[in-house]
Amino acid sequence: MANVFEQELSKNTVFLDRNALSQSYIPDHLPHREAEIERMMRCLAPALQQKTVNNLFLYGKTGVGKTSCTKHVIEKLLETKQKHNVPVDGVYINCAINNSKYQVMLKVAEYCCPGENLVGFPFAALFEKILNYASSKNSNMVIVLDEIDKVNNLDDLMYALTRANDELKSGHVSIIGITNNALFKDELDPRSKSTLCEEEMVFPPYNASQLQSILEERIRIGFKPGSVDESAINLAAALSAQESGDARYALKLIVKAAEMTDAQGAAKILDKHVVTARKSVEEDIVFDVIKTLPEHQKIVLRAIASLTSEGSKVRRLGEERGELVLFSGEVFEQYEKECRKMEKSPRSARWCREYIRDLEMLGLVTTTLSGKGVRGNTTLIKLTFPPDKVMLALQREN
DNA sequence: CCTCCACAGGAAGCGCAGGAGT
DNA sequence: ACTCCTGCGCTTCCTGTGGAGG
Repeated sequence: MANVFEQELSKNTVFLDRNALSQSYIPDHLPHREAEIERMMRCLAPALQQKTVNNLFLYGKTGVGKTSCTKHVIEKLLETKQKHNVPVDGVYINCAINNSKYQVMLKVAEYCCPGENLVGFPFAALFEKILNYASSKNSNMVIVLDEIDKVNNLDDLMYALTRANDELKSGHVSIIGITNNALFKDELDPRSKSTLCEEEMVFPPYNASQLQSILEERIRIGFKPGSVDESAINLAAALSAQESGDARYALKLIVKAAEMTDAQGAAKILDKHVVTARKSVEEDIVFDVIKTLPEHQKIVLRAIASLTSEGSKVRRLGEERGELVLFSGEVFEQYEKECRKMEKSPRSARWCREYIRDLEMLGLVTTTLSGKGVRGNTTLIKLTFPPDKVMLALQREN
């Protein structure tokens, strides 16, 4: 029975199931992560026999399947629980949203006592609820802490959870910690570190051909048949592989490209759509970065952008290409002017240099040391993006 | 060659906010 | 509730550096 609404809706679009293309969607099959999934399942398997499960620490860049794999494994664990009636539990918690030890405990307690309103309960009471649940059901509880680096006082939380295990005569609590912050592990308290990192896994980035098959799989469910050109997929995969092997980025590219295809009334997503999509995705990222910049860094960036577009005061350097390059001194002068215009007191020149360095770290400008042809020892600054776009992003705020 | 320029970037210190200790 | 401490953002001061210009 055909749904007329859907037919009508899908008339002028390449999309079939947008949901399948969203980043929260978890496919049944996760290509190129079979080994990781198997290893995770092996880690958790002792739980099925009432044995202690080692805590697991997952690390890898964004969009390499850490969360998807974990959710998948937890799902399988709960399926097995249903099927064979074994006392295991899996709780997934996103610590970016629940970023305190209290909120994490609240989530776990809510899982243990469904239907009860526990908000406002003291920490000790939540702790008690969890202990009661685990010991009465003799359950092996697996708690997933996604983006674990966002938890404020993680050491306290880890301490509480280890204490839980000491107090439990039956049942057990174990943790899967997930992060994309490479430095996170070193920042941990040594005790928390040894607790959390009993078992470690690194998720490597996807390469181009892996990304390609991931995309193909999603495209099959997300788009109408034949609406994505083969070489467009290859291009999106290749670009994302360059970008750091991020599958989310690849998906975003394809979705953006699809939107452009729709907007043009075209029937097929082609290379050119991916190319423009990439620009737009990149611009989105730059816009976000600029929007969240501290005030004075914004003003410095504004100074650089206005000098670049003005061109009048800009000296032309670089023999072969004649690129527009700014001197750190004139950037500071312009920055002071901008500050006065906005009636803000300018920071010192020393600090302005730090700001410029920060902007470089964010990839908004590039700097080189002055060599031949320049008097003295100066930093030459070049804006990475077109000045009008930067100005637009700066204007968004306020 | 020396001097000067136009900065780079380290070190010390200052005021403030927020957390720990009592 | 109080002080004390610490970290952070920032200024001020200072020494270092490499090429231009005389």
